[in-house]
Amino acid sequence: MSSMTSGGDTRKISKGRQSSSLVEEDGDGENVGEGPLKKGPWTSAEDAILIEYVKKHGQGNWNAVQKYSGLARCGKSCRLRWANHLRPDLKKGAFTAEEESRIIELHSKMGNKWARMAAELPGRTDNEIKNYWNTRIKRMQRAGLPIYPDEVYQRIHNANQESQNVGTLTNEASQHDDLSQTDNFDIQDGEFKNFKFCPGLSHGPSIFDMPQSSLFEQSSDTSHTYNILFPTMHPSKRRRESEILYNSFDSCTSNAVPVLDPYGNYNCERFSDHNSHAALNGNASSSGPIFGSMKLELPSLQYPETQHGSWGMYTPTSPLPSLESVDTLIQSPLVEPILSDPVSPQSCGLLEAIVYNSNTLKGSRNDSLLPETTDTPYQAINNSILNLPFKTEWDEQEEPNSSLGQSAASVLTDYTPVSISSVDGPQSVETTQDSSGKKENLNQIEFTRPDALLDLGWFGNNTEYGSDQSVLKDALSALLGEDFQGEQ
DNA sequence: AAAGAAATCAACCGCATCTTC
DNA sequence: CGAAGATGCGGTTGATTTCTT
Repeated sequence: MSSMTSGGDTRKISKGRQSSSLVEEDGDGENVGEGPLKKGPWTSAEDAILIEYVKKHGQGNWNAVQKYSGLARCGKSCRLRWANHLRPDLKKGAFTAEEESRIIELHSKMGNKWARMAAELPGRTDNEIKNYWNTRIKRMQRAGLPIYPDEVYQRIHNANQESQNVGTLTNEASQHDDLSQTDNFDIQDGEFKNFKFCPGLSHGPSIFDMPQSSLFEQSSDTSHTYNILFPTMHPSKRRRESEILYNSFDSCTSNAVPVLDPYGNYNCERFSDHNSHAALNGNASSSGPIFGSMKLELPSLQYPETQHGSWGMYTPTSPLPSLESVDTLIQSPLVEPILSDPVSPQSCGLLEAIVYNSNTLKGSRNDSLLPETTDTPYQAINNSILNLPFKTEWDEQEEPNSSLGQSAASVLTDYTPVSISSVDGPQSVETTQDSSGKKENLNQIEFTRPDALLDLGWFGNNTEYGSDQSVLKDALSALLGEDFQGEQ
């Protein structure tokens, strides 16, 4: 994959980040002894010192390296260097095809859990895997190819169906840790045997190769419905590939569907008001406005941390999120990660529904945007593919009370689809009332756990999907009051 | 051949968690 | 039990190489 080598004497000495605050030596880099810690690329001499230290003292206690060896490196740097380059059990060189397919498999199950993935790939480091993945998705994105092979989607779908068959959702199930959850979708190693990673070669037709009618037909096949496709980006303007990737997942697992613009860019036509719904439409169009950056972060079930501290305006002291904006509400912390409920189909698409309804109510007077009747999200997707307006099922539900008797807050926490991960900094969760603020806010929603989206029971037999849409309606009613009721 | 873009990779940073005292 | 230190993790950055025009 790369002609560059890592570690050892073949390493490019001049490479690496420079530090203005700490000592950066040149040449031999024999920076040993007391004093400021060195940063930047490691030299062979430093490597030798570190190796010698590990031979003597073993791994660990990295902060003692400087003390015992005189190496002017911080413990973290020593650990990283050892783990990523000096460990004797490291594999060098490019990933093999088997490793690549394994990474894809693991990522489909774990998301960006690089360290855990590295544990499954002997001799490989989390950094390697991370770099590989980032490179890969960028490449796939550019090629307009799906990030995962069909097999992955199929396995997840199958596993999901199996889990649904096993039994009903229990609270215990929802409290499983992430590993047990991901096990629900465990993809047998052997099932990947047919998958060959072919850089630059799609495993299937690109969305750009297919007419919309084909998409429609494909959508009728549950095994392909969620074949997430990357947008083809205009080469001159690209957002981070991960943003696009996960926005794509977002869109494709919601009622929104990727539709190409005349430039072959990827948009979600459900939200024809792109400016207001950019966050949800997987807006990777280079021809359209690119709103504030959307950071990639995994909103996985694995990440309870996404529930804390990053949700900005919503505070636990408030029984309900602010009524000022549904946008705020959308960013409220989840009571539990969505994938803690791996078989909960009713979770699907509610976020999009909320956002959609919110935006419809708050700003849009364009009736053409109102959806037509759709019996299932499945059909919604089909309709969207055909660029037809549709109406979500909950729009028709008239039940005054949630069947679960939940408050709006609980509804919106329990039913928010896919944990929406934290955003960067407090500014990211600011919610403004003007349209631009709303737009930016939406853009800050992050979806980085494709399997989470894939596992929401969106695979055809999602019969429960519409049954609890009244819950959403209740929640919106509670939050928006008459405005919402008036728009019914 | 030159320039710019893209790819690659090592390393840093901040934060979370674990461990020790 | 809390503080401090150690460790681990994931995201990001920036230098260099490679590719493309």
